[in-house]
Amino acid sequence: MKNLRLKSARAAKDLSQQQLAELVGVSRQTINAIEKGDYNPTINLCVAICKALDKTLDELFWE
Amino acid sequence: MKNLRLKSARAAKDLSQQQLAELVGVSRQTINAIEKGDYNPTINLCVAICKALDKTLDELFWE
DNA sequence: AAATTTTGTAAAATATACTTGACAAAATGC
DNA sequence: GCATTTTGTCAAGTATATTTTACAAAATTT
Repeated sequence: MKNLRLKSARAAKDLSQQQLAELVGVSRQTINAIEKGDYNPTINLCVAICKALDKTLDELFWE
Repeated sequence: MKNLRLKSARAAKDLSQQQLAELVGVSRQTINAIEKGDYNPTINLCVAICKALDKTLDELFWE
């Protein structure tokens, strides 16, 4: 299951996967994999992504 | 920084670290380490813990 | 106070998150 | 149409999350 909320939040900030990756300090492939969905990122990374996109954990990663 | 909200939520359900560990399918040491705080669990584990304790990600893992 | 449960902690092994480099398809801009 | 950026994906390596075994301190129960 893709994470479309993440994809949408990133689009709302007009950021590429590459740019978001740099903001949170991971590789582009990691962001891609998280959006693709077949991935289980760490909570610290999720929090970093949320902060970069001005969202909370519940908004991006809760079901 | 300890995760006291997790410790508190677990106490509210009268569960030992062992019992919570069994509920979410990890070892007792993993739960202990998360409560202790020097740890970076995966989001799937965080979600499983939240569901076991009737809490959301923001309630237990957001700052 | 003795017995039992719970918690804190450590070291070695295993599973998996994440990186790096690379290449092609799709999308966007000129 | 061509050039550039963005995205999807793969394979091999590195870092770290999680397990297992184990032992002692602290708390709880009887």
